[in-house]
Amino acid sequence: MLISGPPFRWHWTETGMNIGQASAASGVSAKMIRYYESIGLIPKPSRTDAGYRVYTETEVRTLGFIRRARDLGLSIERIGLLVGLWLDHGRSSADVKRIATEHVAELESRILELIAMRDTLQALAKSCHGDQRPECPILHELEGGGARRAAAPRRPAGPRPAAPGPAA
Amino acid sequence: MLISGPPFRWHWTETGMNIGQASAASGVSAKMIRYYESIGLIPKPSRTDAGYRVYTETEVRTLGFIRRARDLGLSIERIGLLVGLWLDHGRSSADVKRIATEHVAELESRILELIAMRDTLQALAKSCHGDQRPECPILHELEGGGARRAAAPRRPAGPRPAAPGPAA
DNA sequence: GTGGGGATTCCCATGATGGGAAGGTCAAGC
DNA sequence: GCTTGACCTTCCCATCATGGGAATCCCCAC
Repeated sequence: MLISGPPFRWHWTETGMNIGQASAASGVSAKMIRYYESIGLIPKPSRTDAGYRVYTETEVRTLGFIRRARDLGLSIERIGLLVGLWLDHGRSSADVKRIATEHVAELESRILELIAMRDTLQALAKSCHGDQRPECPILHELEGGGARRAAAPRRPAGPRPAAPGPAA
Repeated sequence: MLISGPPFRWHWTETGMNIGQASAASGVSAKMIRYYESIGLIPKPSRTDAGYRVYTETEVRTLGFIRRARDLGLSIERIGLLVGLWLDHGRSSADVKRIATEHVAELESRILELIAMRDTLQALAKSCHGDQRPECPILHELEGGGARRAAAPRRPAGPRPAAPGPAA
């Protein structure tokens, strides 16, 4: 790859970047840019004669907006709503705030679930000798030995946490 | 094939439940039981002449073990290891503890990520008027206006939180 | 004109789960 | 006996956001 970079071709006015440059500039992978286009989150960009996608500064800004929203763990669906409001100068900040608040609530419940799990497991691990002997309160609990604790009521498809990213 | 043996080999010991009963008894959906079997997490149960799966009390106990582990957010992979240790009476509790501790660490980092997201978004929402006016610090931040905050380095496929469950 | 990097599309995989179709089985009621 | 409905079977599809990779084409610097 390497951005040996066009020495000067783009004087920042109507840049006209290809997908690789738009990706580097926005922090959204080319794969994801195409995906966002396919699901209608972003409009179809113009193309060169050869079929290469061409992105304007404006479109790259939108991609940056989307990336930051993803970094806050917002779902694609909500991001779509936010982008719509962002572009709508007649919007009400109340609508934006409501979306954010809903997400905060979901993050909160997700956090509580995870904390409950962590606390339960941490307590069990703490009481486990962790030596060569086979006796282990962790296994005993999983066997059904302990009282039911952690683990919320099985969350409904949960509030996507964020972007999975590289490793998989 | 059914127990070719004497007319009543199973008097109540060796219950012999079908998948629906095993599901009800263990709290694991029939769909998941079949899935666990397909990926080798549990062994293939015996079948009736008609092809119905037949589960013994022992197998149902294993399913319960798996469900509780899932409730603690453990991945199928780790659960497989735990089941193996559980059945291995020569195990070292250290191995069990290590698995639990690794999971606690993953839960912890996940929690920190979510908290960072929540805090950022909560602060932004708080500073948003939430009225009819269009000005909104949330959108301003997403536009790239604010300093980079929350959102960890894009988690690597994260430590599955728990079981999605019913609603979806 | 050639080579290498980048673009294109298309398909597949992930993790853990559910939904549903098409067809076979069992048990209870008439 | 026969019907009915609940249950089982397998198989495929969808989720959510993302990456991997193949096959093919394009662009630009040499």
